[in-house]
Amino acid sequence: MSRTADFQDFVQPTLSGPSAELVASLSLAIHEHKLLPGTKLGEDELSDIYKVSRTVVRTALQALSHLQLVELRRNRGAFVSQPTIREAREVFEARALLEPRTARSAAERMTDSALARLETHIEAEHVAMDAGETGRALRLSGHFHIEISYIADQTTISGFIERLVARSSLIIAIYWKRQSALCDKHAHHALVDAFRRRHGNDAEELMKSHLVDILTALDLREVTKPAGDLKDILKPRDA
Amino acid sequence: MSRTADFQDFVQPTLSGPSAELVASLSLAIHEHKLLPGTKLGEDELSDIYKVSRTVVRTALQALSHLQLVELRRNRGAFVSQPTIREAREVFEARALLEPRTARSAAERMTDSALARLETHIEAEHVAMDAGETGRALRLSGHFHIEISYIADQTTISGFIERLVARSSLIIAIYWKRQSALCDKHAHHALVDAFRRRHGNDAEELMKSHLVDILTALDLREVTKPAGDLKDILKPRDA
DNA sequence: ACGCACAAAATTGTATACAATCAAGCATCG
DNA sequence: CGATGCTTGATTGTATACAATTTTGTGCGT
Repeated sequence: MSRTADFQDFVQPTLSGPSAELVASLSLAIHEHKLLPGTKLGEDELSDIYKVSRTVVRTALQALSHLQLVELRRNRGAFVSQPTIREAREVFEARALLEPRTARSAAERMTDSALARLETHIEAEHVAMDAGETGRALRLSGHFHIEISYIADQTTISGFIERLVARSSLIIAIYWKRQSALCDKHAHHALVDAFRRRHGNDAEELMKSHLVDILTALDLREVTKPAGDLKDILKPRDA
Repeated sequence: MSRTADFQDFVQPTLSGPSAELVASLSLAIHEHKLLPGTKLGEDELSDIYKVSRTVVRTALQALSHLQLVELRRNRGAFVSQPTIREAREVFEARALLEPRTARSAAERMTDSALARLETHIEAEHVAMDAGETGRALRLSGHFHIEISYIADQTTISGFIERLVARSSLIIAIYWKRQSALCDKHAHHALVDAFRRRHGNDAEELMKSHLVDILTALDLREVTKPAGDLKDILKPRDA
């Protein structure tokens, strides 16, 4: 499989060394919905698994908390974040603000090699989907948006989009409607098509509606899904 | 002076405890241009100053690095970030994308109390300016934008704007044109006026041009200002 | 005098020990 | 029998000790 760049290649390299690996590994697991929102990430536990000291575990957890993938509760530990319905809406409002313009910009700056990369990426997405690896497919699907932002060549905005895509993954894990059609594969194809034609307007509009599609495939009305610690949810929440 | 909320009240509370104080204190110093870009932040040094262990210093520095206020170089230490010219442009492109819309949204949701808060804020800005506390004035000036985003009530976008404003402070420290007029005080006043009239369009347009004004007050052509390593400059003295 | 190599000091990275805090279980009391 | 309070265990927060790396200083050789 032609490796189309994995997640850890893109996370802002604020860290290096062992903790970076941990961040990458945990990010991957979260993005592929192996670690579900609410899951507790105990320090000793991770320390044992990865054979590193708690120091580097803590460093990694702090990094993940700054990426908002993990929530740190003082004296209580680290948990995979559980975005609220409100946060979910906000994330997609932010994406609606950033990504269509970014897609336009990408279309205008599109190169042949970048185009090829996007096509390879979609291909990998389909392969994963057909192989039943929905987690991997989902991660690649999100990463497609990030790839686009890289082509737009705005590092700062890319960083924001990375965070939003990451958070979207958590949101999808919690609020995705079962009955909703799986990630419409044609949406990304249509985008690539607009890119191929270097048509900024189309790309912008397609991205806009694509985001709306994702949003409407979410069920943002009820709380439901405890996922991990229902205990915390049933108890009166500490301020 | 009626306290109009200080910086540390808004930093995303991913941390608590002693390290949070350190983050707040260092953020403040950076925002007020007391710590200039390039300054080295030694761990032992901070450890001595704040009378805490290196552990909490490191936690704080990591937090600051995730906010992009500080740059961590492995085995080398922590330095106040020095955004490049390219990064400077990107930051203001991102702001141009986010803030005008946010200002519109704020205008539409404006309440009397929020309006009063903004006016108080501007007043504090003027007081600081008149007292010659340019650092403090600058920080308040940046924080004005953040306050607006809070009124728009989009936490996620507010978080982005916080980061952008913080980075802007570093950019201004490096690239501000001396001869350029000091932060035009009327710009913020005009914005508040649009808010008072609940005029979304005006607010959006005013914000857009305000950002352009700031950008054009920067000198993004030359490298110059090393700020930290005067050693390199003093060395070639002997002839 | 200049440059390279080696050695010493300073600084950061990691591991571990200890303190503080929280959660749960047990015992006692109402 | 149920509830409250304490005690115990587990987990996180902080401090410190040690290892690795970089930087600085010195000395030798050319």
